[in-house]
Order: sequence, then C-alpha cells, then structure tokens
Amino acid sequence: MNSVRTPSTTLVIVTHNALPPSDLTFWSFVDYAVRKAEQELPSVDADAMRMILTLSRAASMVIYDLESSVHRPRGLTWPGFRVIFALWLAGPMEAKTTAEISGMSRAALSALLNTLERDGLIVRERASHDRRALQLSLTEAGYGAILGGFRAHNRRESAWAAALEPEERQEFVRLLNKLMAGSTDAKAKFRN
Amino acid sequence: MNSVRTPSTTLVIVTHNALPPSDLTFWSFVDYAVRKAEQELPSVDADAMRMILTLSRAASMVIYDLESSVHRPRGLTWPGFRVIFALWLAGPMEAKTTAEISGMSRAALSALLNTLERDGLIVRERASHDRRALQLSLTEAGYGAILGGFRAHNRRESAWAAALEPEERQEFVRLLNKLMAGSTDAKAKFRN
DNA sequence: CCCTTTTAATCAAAGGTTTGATAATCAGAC
DNA sequence: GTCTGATTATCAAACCTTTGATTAAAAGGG
Repeated sequence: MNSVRTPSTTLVIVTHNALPPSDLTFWSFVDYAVRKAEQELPSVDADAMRMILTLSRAASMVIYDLESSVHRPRGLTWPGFRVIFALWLAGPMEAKTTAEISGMSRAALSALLNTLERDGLIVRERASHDRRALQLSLTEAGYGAILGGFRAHNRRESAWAAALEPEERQEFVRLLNKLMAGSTDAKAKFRN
Repeated sequence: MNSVRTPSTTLVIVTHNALPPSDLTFWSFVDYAVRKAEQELPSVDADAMRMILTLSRAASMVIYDLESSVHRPRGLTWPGFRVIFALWLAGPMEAKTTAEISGMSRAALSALLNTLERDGLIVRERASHDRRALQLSLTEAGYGAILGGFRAHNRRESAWAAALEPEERQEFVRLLNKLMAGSTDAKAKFRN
C-alpha cells in the first residue's frame, strides 16, 4: 500500500502516479484513468482518451451545477429548461423543430411536453397546414419562467467563464467548433 | 421573410443573422441563440453564454455518438459503461467511491447496480471492516465487457480527436482544466 | 456503557430517455 | 382516385436520475 507507519510519522511513497482509488474524485480520476489505461492497454490512444474524458466530465460538472443551483430550485429540469429556452428564442414552431434544436428525440419531447403543458408553461396546438404536426408556443407563465430562469442561468455562466481570459474563451469556442466540424468526417451518429 | 421570388430566381437577403427556425439544427442554434439573446436581453453576458452553450452541446453530441454507436449495441448504457470503466481501472472498491469517481449520486448508483448485477457484470459484497459498506468488483464477464467496450470506445475517441491538431488537443485540455480549476471560485454545486 | 449524531445504502415517487411499435396523415406513383 | 411508402406524433417497456425519506451500522461524547 506504499505507506509505512511509525509511532510519530506516516511516510507515503508516491510512485509516479499512485493515488489510492478511495482518494480519487470525479475530476482527478481523469488523470488516473489515462495513466492506468496506458499500462493496462498499451495500444490505447491516450491523447484522444484524455481529451474526450476531460470534455465529458467538465460538461457534466457545469450542467449539474446549472441544473441543481439554478433550474431545479425554480421547478424546472435541465431538459425542460432547454425546451422553453428554444421556444423563447426561436418563437412558436413545430414540435419536430423543437426536438431538433433542443437536442432530444421526438419521443422524448412528447413525454416532456406532458409535464410542461401540465405546469402551464407551453401550449400544444395542431398545425393548420398539416394535421399531423404540432405547433408549440410559450404561455405567459412560460415566458416569465424563461426570462427569470435565463437571467439566473446566465449569471452562473458568467461565474464559470470568469475562470478564463477573454482570448482563452474565444480560443476555447474555436476549438469546440473545430471539433464539431470534424464530426461529419468521424461519421458520428446523431439523434433522430 | 426576407426573400423575393421572380419566375427564374430566388433572392435571399441574409440580414446579419436571420435563419428561419425550421432550418436550425442542434449545433447551428448556438449562434442563433446568442445573437437573439443579445437583442432580447441587452444585459446578457454573450461570451459566457456562447462558451457554456457550446461546451454543453459539443459534449452532448460526443456522448450521444459514443453511447449509441458503441455501448448500446453492446448492451450497455452510458452510465453502466462509466461504472464498469471505473471498476476496471481503479479495481475493486467501496460503492461510495465508485459513485464519486463515476459521477453519480449514491442513490443513482444503487439503482444502476441492480441492472449490472442482474446482467452478471459486477458483484456486490458486504465490506468486512464496515458492515454498512458495499464492496464492488467486476466479474469475468464484466471484465470482458469493459475490455472490448473500451477498445471500441477509444477508437471512436480517436476519430473525434483527429479533428484537432496535437497542439490544439493539448491546449483544449489545458483550457478545460483551467475552467474546472475555477469551479471552486464559482462556488459550483457538486453531486452528493 | 448508553445516547446522539453521522454515515452507508436503499427505497419511493416523479421525471426524462431509449428503442421499438402503433395510429394518423400526407405525398407521390400509377 | 387509390394504393403505397414516408412522415408526425404518441405509446409502452425498460432504465437511469433526482430529491427526500428510512434502515442499519459505526463513531464519539458523556
């Protein structure tokens, strides 16, 4: 276990990258995992692994913070926020479009709309030109919810963004855009 | 609607940032949303908004691709993968630690373990030193699943990472780390 | 040693997601 | 016009997540 105990001192021998699993955190695990995977599986693409693991965990932490500190206290879930956010900025639109721009499948949106409609935030109406289609729009309450919710949301975004210099933020966005631009090459699978 | 039709041509007048909502995609909505929010709410911190929106959507796309193209076809969900991935690299450990490093609450892990145990991928055992605690470990099947699953996962990570130059990947990871380092300043809320 | 507090895990209810099926409507071919 | 195939929305089952109890065991103070 790399530790030697005497009556008065504890000597810990840290070998390159040891860190007892019980001291790992969600974030420090990234480093640990990449090193361990390289030992375990020499053929691993460690740079790619580190990049994607770091990206997914960072996003997870930011989103968890926004949802739990801003939206849940106001009675909204993260997906619920995404939907009324889209309706706020893009205006009334067909459900199909809402699903696309808020990043969920048509089936997931269907279920989510039951809650949003019950809570009086949105209205479902049959489209006039196509009787299959649904037209979605915000109610007054929905408009109020997104206005207040987004203000608080954006304040929290500011707090996060303050960790980077303005030029770093710009470079960061550029890199994310470049990464996504390559998604077609990577033949990535997208939502229905 | 900014478009004029003649018998032989269609002239589209693109005013700075118009784009009918029905043509928006999950990704192009980022740009649209930031511009629209600036009009709608002049006090918005647009840089922070763009940064966090871009981050969350990029991560969502990458994760959706990995889950739907790699893990679901192999019978694993994304959270299920995260758990056996952690057990693979950090070795047998207490459930509390597994929850922390795989990024879920203890309650969520409890539910997830029912599935993983039923599928024969992990074993739950009572810890000897503390009869409240659970000791988790991979079964042979679990080990096989993560080995094959991670190889495919890492190949897909490589495909994504190929969009950036090596130095860009490094800078990208540096920026993500800096962003997370600031999370304490931002007083972010973390999972239980 | 007993009592209180803390900690580990689970349960319960409500909600959101996935995949795969079903019902209704539209669009194009004949 | 009618039939066939595509499109829109919903449903159903299985699963994961959240918050807020509850149960059981350990830790600490008197």
